[in-house]
Amino acid sequence: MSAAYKFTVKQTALCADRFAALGDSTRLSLVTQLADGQSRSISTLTEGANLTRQGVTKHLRVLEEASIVKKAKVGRESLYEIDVEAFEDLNSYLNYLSSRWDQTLSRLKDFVEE
Amino acid sequence: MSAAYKFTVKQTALCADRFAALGDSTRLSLVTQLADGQSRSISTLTEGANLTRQGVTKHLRVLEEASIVKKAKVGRESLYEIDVEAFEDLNSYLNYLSSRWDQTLSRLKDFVEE
DNA sequence: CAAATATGCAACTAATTGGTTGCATATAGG
DNA sequence: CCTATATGCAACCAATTAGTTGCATATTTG
Repeated sequence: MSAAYKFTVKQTALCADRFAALGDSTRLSLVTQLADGQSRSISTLTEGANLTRQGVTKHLRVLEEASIVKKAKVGRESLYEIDVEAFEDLNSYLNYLSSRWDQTLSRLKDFVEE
Repeated sequence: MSAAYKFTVKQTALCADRFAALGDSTRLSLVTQLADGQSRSISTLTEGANLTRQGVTKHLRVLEEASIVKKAKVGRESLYEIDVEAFEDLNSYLNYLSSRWDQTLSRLKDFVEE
């Protein structure tokens, strides 16, 4: 079953930032590319997208600030890769939300069955 | 285990819209309120928030267009409640992403162990 | 070292977003 | 019917965002 503890205001805000970071189709496809676990340079990630390198760079920074990806400078390249923890957080937030109405629904069901 | 099929571009865009809808702390707290499964009027939802009724109305519309909540007009009230399906979709998208690097990690692990 | 590659920084623009206010409309209740 | 309540519609504004271009810097590589 899913986590049933209450989320703090701060945690909620952090989750909102992460949702917002994923809430752009360019960024979501960047994340989807990186989701194979490998790291890629900005140039490589730019090839797949239909916008300039600077545009990709900006999106990557948004993802980095939301701790969804992390950057490692290697030589002249900036390699980006997924930060796994973020997804676990988002998952548990969604589970938290769904667990709440699941409880309500089962209470309603119990009530009807009495 | 989680879904391993590939998401289409259209599904990805829909998920991005939903993530974006959750990516605002005002909206996320509206959703969190509604997550107890009960429906609430705009006025009721406005009480908890620190912005005008019109502001809340706008946020609710964003959530409605992302199919995260649904509206039912009852008398003079507009009652909003959670649309459960959206969360299942988001969950499966996150699981899809995490399953991809899990596969990579286990491949790496196998490689190291050889 | 010189040329090519990879990136960073800054300024600028257009579009979107979050929020407001004012006014109109619809329903409930005495 | 009249008043209070609940909402809708529209215009407007400030801030943010997505994107660009131009130029500077750092790192390979021949």
